[in-house]
Amino acid sequence: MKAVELKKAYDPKDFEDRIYAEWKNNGMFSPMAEDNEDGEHFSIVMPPPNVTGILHMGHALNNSLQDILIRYYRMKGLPTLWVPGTDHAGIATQHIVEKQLQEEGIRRQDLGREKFLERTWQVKEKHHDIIAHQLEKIGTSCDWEHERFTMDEGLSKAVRECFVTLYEKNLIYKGEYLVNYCPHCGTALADDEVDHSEEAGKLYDILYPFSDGSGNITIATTRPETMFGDIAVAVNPEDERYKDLVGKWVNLPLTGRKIQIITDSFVSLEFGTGMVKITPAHDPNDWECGKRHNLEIINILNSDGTLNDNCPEKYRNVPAYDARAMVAADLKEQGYLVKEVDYNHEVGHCYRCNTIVEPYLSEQWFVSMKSMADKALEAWQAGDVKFYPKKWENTYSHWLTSIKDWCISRQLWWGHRIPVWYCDACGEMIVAREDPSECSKCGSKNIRQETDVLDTWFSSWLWPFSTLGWPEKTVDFTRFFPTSTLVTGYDIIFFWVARMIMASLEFVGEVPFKDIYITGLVRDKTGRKMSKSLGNGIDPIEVVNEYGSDAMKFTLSYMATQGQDIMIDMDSFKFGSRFANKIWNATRFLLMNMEDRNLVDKKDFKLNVFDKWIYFRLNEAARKVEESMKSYRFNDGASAIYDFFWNDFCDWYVEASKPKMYSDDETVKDQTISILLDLLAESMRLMHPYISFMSEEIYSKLPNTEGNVINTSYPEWSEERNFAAENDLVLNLQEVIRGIRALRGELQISPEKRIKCIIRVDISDSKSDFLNNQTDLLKIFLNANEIIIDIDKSSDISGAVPVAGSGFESFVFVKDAIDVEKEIAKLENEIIKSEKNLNGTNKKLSNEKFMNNAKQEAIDKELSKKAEFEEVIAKSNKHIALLKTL
RNA sequence: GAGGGUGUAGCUCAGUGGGAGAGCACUACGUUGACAUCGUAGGGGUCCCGAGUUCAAAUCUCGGCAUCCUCACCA
Repeated sequence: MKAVELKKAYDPKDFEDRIYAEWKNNGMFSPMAEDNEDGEHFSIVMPPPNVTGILHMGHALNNSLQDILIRYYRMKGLPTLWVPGTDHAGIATQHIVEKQLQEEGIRRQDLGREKFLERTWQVKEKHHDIIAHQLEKIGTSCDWEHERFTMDEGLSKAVRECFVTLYEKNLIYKGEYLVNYCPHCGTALADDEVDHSEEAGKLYDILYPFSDGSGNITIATTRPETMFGDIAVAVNPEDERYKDLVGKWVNLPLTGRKIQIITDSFVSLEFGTGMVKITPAHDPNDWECGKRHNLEIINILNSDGTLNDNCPEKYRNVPAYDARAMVAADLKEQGYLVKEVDYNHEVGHCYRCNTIVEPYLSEQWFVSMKSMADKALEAWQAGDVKFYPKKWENTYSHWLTSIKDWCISRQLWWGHRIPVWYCDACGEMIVAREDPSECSKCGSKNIRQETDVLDTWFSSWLWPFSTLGWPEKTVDFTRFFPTSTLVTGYDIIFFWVARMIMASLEFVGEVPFKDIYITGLVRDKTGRKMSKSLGNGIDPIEVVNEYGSDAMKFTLSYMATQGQDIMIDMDSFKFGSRFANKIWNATRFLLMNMEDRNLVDKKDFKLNVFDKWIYFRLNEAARKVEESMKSYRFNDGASAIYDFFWNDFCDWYVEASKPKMYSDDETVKDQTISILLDLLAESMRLMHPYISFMSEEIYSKLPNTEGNVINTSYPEWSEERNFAAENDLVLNLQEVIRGIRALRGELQISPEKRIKCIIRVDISDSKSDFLNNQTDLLKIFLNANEIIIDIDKSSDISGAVPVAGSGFESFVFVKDAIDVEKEIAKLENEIIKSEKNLNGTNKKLSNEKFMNNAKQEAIDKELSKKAEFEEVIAKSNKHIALLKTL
């Protein structure tokens, strides 16, 4: 073989893009063919990012984890499908386009709906390319052939099927309700699209004079401007203070309109004055109260959040917030404002633009959720869906238990237009799967479509099956639905996860995925959420540019412990990068030593103890990765790979192989490099899900591999490699070496100083035989010039410094550099520690209850501990005596 | 107001009913034929506090304290 030269330093830029293109262009992300369409499969639908958004670390995290799962199961040989895609993000995308228009000095209304949508599609295409490119940069091995967009033809058909079906089932209705309305976005929002946060405001006490001139009452409010919509004043029926006032009329200041005092039990006796102004059109509680008492409703807002013609002229067209100050000032001037105190209260904000949300009375479309929520709860109770970690099931069940109807109409243009038509001739409302050309009742052509569009989530809740072709019974749908696992963040458990389960049960009759892995949140080093407004985010693309996609994925997965948020900064990714560099260099070392070697056939490998040990460790690592995939403990898999490759393979096995690599015996050299390359190739397979690009790059350079690592088989635990006995032998050897190394370190013996060691073993057994055969290796690891394995304890140890171990003692000859006092103190310390331990152990062993109740295993363990502690104490005492003779 | 998470080394965090762990940082030594993005060794912890269960608790239970989050909100 010829040596292969690798660049001295790992540089992911050299190969990541190239390899991604190779994979993609060769269809390696597509599901493999199979005969049996109903066979076992593994599929994931990617949570669709906002098409006009930019990937943030949260996306990088959840796509990294999905990628690990997909690559693992792909290598396991399952037909594997990862569906990528984006959603149309109604509000956000419309914003972007409107902002562009604004810069050009036009409004969308000037353009008209059709032209506006054309333009929005162009914007969508441009942004789509950005986000798709970002997904490629971070290495996602999703099947681009299956990419979907929520407004694709097929998905739009699914949305319409869903809407019409729910309407037919009487689960969709239209009505005038008080909804959350964002004046900035100009649209209604669902309840969960409103974020509540504390806002500094004022609590105003205002006098409302009795109409008969007999005095005043005082009401308290935080929003005085809404008084133009007041229709009553309510007190608690139990409130003795106001019993006599019920039924009396008061005049509204500033307008003089008369309203009556009524009773309603929702009024708190303690808060404020115990008197509440009732404004049904502008407060949810008042709305409910108004319904109970059949009160008139006065809407005082325009759709842009300014006061309307129901208000006195001077306030008209003034934004509500500004009107508040005006009203307060006017009330004060006219003597109606008796008190004004600072008051912090929770105010709803639009989750897209953070504008204060107004309760706003309007005609909207709703989905009746109760029946679907019940089914979704039942499915969870039956164990059809499982959350990892389990704690999120509380969030899920709590939300479903207290669910409210879902407002799905949005006053936007970008989105799925509601498939409802109104006939201007006869007033008929037509809800149809196909666009009608005439009224189904009177035949008039004079029909017009509903102008509102649907909430974006109304399309994404169909994502797991609409992307696979539903409502058509496609091959993809039959093969890959239900999907296997959903990986997402906890912030969208209600928005999306619960709704997908509901939709799937409703339309397909089964859950859309079995396992739901909820990732932690990516935070900065101080624990704050990464957000645009704080400016503390890290751009995943910058991470990739600086450290590479492999380093990013490995770092994130190593930190992805279940239920924990991940705190990182840019430097955190050095961790993965260092590991990648280590792998790179180990490979580089092996490849440069291939020169003139002949590859030995694997079945002719003659394995020694060390070889068996490393195969055992590899075997265990494969088992750990398998367990971690099954339990979604990604960090366990990452640690297993890290520990195996660095601590076992590089630090011990490669080091132990060096003497053989430089041997004079060509056969030994061939055999040694062959096994090393075999281990290296298998390591690449082992780590491919976590370290994808480099493992592919290295795999392709190895002389003992064919094809790509991405679609080769994954290492599996096998009984044949379960060399537990050999593992024990090597662990023992490591202990011997570590003991002597520690002594070297403590005695400050310079690394180049070669030493003589005598190693006494207590009994003659396989361990001593093994040690006896490893003197060359011990010399290397210890930089010793003489190693004596002293089985019959006949060697002269005078003048040597002793090291105690379990089952052995080592004696190191270093006359020059010993601080006897220090050594003795160290041993005395050791004795104290061991005596303390021995004490504890003896206490347990002499405790009848322990002996009677403890598992035999625990008792045996205590017994062996006792022996070990006694041995250490005895040896240490002996060694102290020995040191004193020096 | 309701619910939940977290509290282990200086930092970021694993872990576990039975002898306290990793990475980073730190200290010492080292450029020995891949890797200084490295190697070898070392220091460093009442496992938040208190009680209970148990033969045994850092681990399980309860109660505090601290911190973070989610949901619901009273004008």
